[in-house]
Amino acid sequence: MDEIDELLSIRAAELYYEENKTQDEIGQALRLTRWKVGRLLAQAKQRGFIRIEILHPRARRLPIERRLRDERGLTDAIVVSSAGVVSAEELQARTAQAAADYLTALRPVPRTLGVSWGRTLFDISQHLRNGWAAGVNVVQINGGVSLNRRAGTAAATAVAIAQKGGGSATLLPSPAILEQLSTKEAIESDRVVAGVIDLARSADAYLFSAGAADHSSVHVESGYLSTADVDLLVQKGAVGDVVGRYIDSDGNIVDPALDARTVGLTLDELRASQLAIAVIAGSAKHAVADAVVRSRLCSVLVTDESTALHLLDG
Amino acid sequence: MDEIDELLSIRAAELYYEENKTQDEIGQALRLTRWKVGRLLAQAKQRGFIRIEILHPRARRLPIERRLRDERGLTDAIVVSSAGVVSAEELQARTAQAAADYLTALRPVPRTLGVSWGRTLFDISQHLRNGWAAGVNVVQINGGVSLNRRAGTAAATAVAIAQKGGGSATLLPSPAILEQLSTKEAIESDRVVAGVIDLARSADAYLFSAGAADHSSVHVESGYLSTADVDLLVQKGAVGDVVGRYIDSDGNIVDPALDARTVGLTLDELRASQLAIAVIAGSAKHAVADAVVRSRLCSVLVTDESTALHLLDG
DNA sequence: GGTGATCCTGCTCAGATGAGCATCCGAGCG
DNA sequence: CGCTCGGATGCTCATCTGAGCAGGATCACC
Repeated sequence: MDEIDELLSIRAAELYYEENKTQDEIGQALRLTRWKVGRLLAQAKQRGFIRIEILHPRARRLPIERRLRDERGLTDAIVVSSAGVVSAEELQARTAQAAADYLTALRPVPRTLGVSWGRTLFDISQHLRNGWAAGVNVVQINGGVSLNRRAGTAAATAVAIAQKGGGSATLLPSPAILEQLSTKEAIESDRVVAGVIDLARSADAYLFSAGAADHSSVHVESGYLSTADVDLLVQKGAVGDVVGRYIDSDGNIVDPALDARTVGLTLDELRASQLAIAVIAGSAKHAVADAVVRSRLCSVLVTDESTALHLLDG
Repeated sequence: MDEIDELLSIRAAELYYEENKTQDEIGQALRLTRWKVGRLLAQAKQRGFIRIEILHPRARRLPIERRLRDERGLTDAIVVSSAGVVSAEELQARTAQAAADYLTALRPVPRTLGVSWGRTLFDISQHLRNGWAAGVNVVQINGGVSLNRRAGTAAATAVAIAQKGGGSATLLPSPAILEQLSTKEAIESDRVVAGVIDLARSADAYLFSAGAADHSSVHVESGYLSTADVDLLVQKGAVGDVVGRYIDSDGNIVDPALDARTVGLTLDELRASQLAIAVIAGSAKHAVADAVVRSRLCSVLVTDESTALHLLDG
C-alpha cells in the first residue's frame, strides 16, 4: 500500500465513520469506485488506523478474553475495559462489578460457594444484587477474623454474599496465620473448624482474589505479618498471596514454614477444584495474576484490560 | 432507556464491533430479534458509548471542521486529530502538514501568495512538496529579516515556499518593529519597501500564523521586544500577535503606538482579503486563535482538535 | 520482446442493514 | 370497564456492503 492509498484510506475513513456517508458517496467525492472505497476502509481497519472503543463501565474486552482462554488455558476469562478509567478505585469497582455479574450469570448455580476475604471480595459482595441466586450457601475458605481493624469485614463479606444469594454463610472462626505451628494444628483439630474446612473442601466453586506482596497487603494491615516479614518473603521470591498463602512467580509456596501456620484450604486443594474464580485487578497485582494463571490456581479469571495484556505479553 | 437495555446495548456493541458478529447472530446470542439489536446499537452510538477514532498523523476531524464553518463563520476549516499525539512538536508537525496539504489542494491556485514568517510558517514550508504548485509567487507581508538569530529563517521560509511552488519570492527588507516611528515611516517610504508592500496588498491569498503573548514569542527571541515589553502588552490585554501586531481578545490593536512602528500589512488589510489562511496550533495559542477567528482576521483556519474545541466552547 | 506470476480492478450476487410502517402492549383516564 | 395514546415491537422493502470471481494491467525474469 503506497502513501497515496494510505491517505485515501484515511480520507475515506473520515467520511465513513465521522460523516456517515455511504461508500458509494465517498467514491463520488474521492473519484473512486465504491469497491475501491470498501477495500480502502478494510485496509484502514486491518492496519489499525481505525480504533473502536466501547466507553462504558460495564464494557468488556471479548477479544482479550478469548486470547486468555486460548493461550493461557483458562476455562473462562472476563476482562473489563480500562477505556476512560481515571482512578485505580474505578478499575477495582469495574472489576468487582464484572465478577458479581459473572457469579449472577453462572450456570449451574453452585450450591456451596467457597470464598476468601479482602478488599476485592468485599467489593464484589457489595456489587451483588439481592436475589442474585436462590439459595447459595457460602463458606469461608481461609481464616481471618477478629484481627482485622475494620471489625468483621471478612465475616461481612461472606454474610452479604450469602444473604443476597438467599443462603447462609459459614464462617471459619480462626486467624489467618498463627504464630506457632502447634497452635495452628490445635485450631485445625477443633471440631467446628475442621467441620468448616471440610465443608469448604466440598464447595462447588471458589471465589477468591490475590494480594500483592508489598506493605499495603491486608496481612500487614491486619497485623498477621510485619512489613519486615513481607520484605523477607519478597526476598525469597514472593509475588503475592492467594488465600493467605504466599507464592513465587511459578505459583510455588515461598515459605513452607509460614504456609504450615496458615489456616484454610491449601493451594493444591484449590487447584483440584472444578471451578476456581480468581478476581485480580490493578497494576500492583500484575505479577501475582501471572503466577496464579501460570500455576493454574484458577480456572476462571476476572481482571482488567491492562493486567490481561500483561498476562498475554509474557 | 432503562438499565437492562443499556447493558444489552453494551453487550451487543462488544459482539458487533469487537467480535464482528452480524446483528442477526447477536440476536440469537442475546435472545433478541435482529431489529432490536440494530436499535440497541444505534442507541449505543447515539448515547456516545461507541467511540470511533482514526489514528493517523494525517487524520482530520470533519465534524469539528463543519461546526467551525457553521458556528464561527469561516469559509473553511481544517482540524487535525490529536488522537495519539504525544508531544507538542508532533501536533505542530501535523498542523503544518495539514496546512501544506490545504495549500497544495487550493483551487484556484493563487498567483501571488502573501506569507508571514515564524516557526509555524517555516514548518509549513518544509512540509510542502516540490511542485506543490506551478508558478506561485510569494511575497512577505511583514518585516522581520536580519535580527533573527537563526539567520534568514524568515527569508528561507518564503523562498522555500516559492521555489517548491515553481515561482519566486519577494522579501520585505525591513525589521519587524522599529524603535522610532520616524524610522519606520522612512523605511516604508523607501521605493523598494513600498513596492513590496504594494505587491503584498495585491496578493490573492495570505498565509500566516499567530504568536502567543508570552516570553517564548519570536519577537522576544529575535530581539524586537523585551520580556518586559511583552509583560506590558499582556497587561494591556494582549493575547498574541498576528503578522507582528499584538491584539486583545476582540482582535483590536493593543498598543497603537507600537503598532505604528510595525512594518507590513495592517490587520484591516488582512481582514479585507478574500482568502486569509491562519495556521494556529497548540494549547498556548488558544486565546490568540479565538481572537483571530472572532475578529474575522482569517477566512480559513488550520488548527488542531483541542484548539478547535476551545473555539467552539466559548 | 516474450512469458508467467502477481496484483489490482470492476463486476455479480448474496447477505447485512436501516428506514419506514402496521401492530401490539400497557399506562393513564374518563 | 372501556378508551385513547405513546412507545416499543416485528415486519417489508430498498439500500448498502462484503465475498468471490474474471479480466486486465504490471512487473520480474528470461
